[in-house]
Amino acid sequence: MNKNDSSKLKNEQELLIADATALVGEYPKVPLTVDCALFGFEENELKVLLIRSDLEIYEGLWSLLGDNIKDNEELDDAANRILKERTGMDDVYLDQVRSFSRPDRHPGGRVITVAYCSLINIQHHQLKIHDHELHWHNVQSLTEMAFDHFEILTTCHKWLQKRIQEHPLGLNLLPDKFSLRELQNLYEAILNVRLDRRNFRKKFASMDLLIDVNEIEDDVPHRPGKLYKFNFEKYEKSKRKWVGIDF
Amino acid sequence: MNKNDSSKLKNEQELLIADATALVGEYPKVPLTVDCALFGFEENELKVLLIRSDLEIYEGLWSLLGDNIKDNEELDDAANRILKERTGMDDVYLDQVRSFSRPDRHPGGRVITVAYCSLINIQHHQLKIHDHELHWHNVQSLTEMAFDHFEILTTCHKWLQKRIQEHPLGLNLLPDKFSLRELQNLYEAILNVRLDRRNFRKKFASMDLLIDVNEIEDDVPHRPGKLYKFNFEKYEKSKRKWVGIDF
DNA sequence: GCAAAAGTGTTGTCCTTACACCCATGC
DNA sequence: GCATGGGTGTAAGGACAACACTTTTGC
Repeated sequence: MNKNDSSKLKNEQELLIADATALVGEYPKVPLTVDCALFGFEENELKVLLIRSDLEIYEGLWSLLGDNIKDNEELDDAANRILKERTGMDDVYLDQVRSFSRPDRHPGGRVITVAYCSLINIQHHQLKIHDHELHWHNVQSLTEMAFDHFEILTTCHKWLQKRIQEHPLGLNLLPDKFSLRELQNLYEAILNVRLDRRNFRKKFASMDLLIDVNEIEDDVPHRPGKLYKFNFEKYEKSKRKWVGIDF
Repeated sequence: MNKNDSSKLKNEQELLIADATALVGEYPKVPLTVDCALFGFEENELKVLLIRSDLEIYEGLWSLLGDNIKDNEELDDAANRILKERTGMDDVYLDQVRSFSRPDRHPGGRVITVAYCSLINIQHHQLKIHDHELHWHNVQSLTEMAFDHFEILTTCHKWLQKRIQEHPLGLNLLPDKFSLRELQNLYEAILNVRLDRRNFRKKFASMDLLIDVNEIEDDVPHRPGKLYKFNFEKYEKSKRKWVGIDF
């Protein structure tokens, strides 16, 4: 290919991109935000990180943490940014749940939001900004929130309930070392059920994904439990590939 | 409350909405589209409805069906509209999968898209517009597509594989009356596995969700199979509420 | 009568569930 | 020594995987 051919091709490519750019320029645009349900676990309760709504119309109501998405920012990056700004943490588990688009979901006009869910170890970080009464709120005790945030939170909670039965996500909410009791409390809090202690322990024992760190609990007013950490490596290697029908 | 109080309250409310509207007016806006992976089942193969990309830069490549979202249109409604425009069907199964936001996913600049997945009975409708070579394409034989549509399709396919193991979605792809062989072919096509015939039939028999319609296949060059329809009512009543840990 | 697919049962293994008692520690 | 939760085993039932032969139909 000679130089002329090559620059001709380059020109054609540029023209095609210009066409595409013109096309996109005509697309209608909408305000897009990201809202994060940041879950934590403390005092045997499932918590979510909330602020007071900054809209006067929702005075007194709680709101998830959210923000506009910035120019050329991926949705995942926006969610991570929000999380980092509020908790100082990155590299935590974060996943997109779904979008919410009811035209009247924001009193100021149409705003579409993409909900994210994240699992955070409350002990591992300090809340960065104490504005807007940022705090960990008990999930069970919420009934009303600003915008459609209660619906979003409910969706995220259900999503989490399903996920922790399929993946060991719960470990993101616990300290590095934890007792089987803590692990079971976590599952019971998220799933809102009571589980049989022996069967729960047997189940985890049979998976062989917990490593006994040869330490025991401290400062408990009863027989201390053994501490374990999770064998992430082994889990990664042995993720179950399930084929079956179950409904 | 007298009339003054009432109109005062109304004014205050309007002021708060005006505040919120002003706030939203400052939000950055992005072009937002919906892309649909419309799945069908024909000749024992999983198919997806595609068109040739209308962007010259992707000349020759296939594209999912998509469109801009309109003013005050919900995402679900946009997806249903696209489906209706192309297939003439509504009231079909449709679900949001997730959003795709890579800044370079559209050559014309930033466009965020929300992917939807739908399951369509190919026999029950006529394709509406034969522009852009609209056609049912074998899913397995695709490797490259316009935009990030191959990634979107792959995500939707995986999503479908998971869903049909948890819900009887596959029935949306089959005729009202179907044989167990057809049902098994469908599962094998979607999951891309071979299943044991006896165990498959036993599994469905034990669920007791199929109604024997006392008819048999027609026009087959071998012993005809019995036809069944699905007991949606019973399924709705008895959806399994699963609590367990499986990873 | 042959080709092609329908239809059907058993067995072993594994997983799940239900259930009760002793043990270690702090106070 | 008592209160509190830690730790453990077993038996029954149910689900799943592997496996082969007979039946019905069209041609």
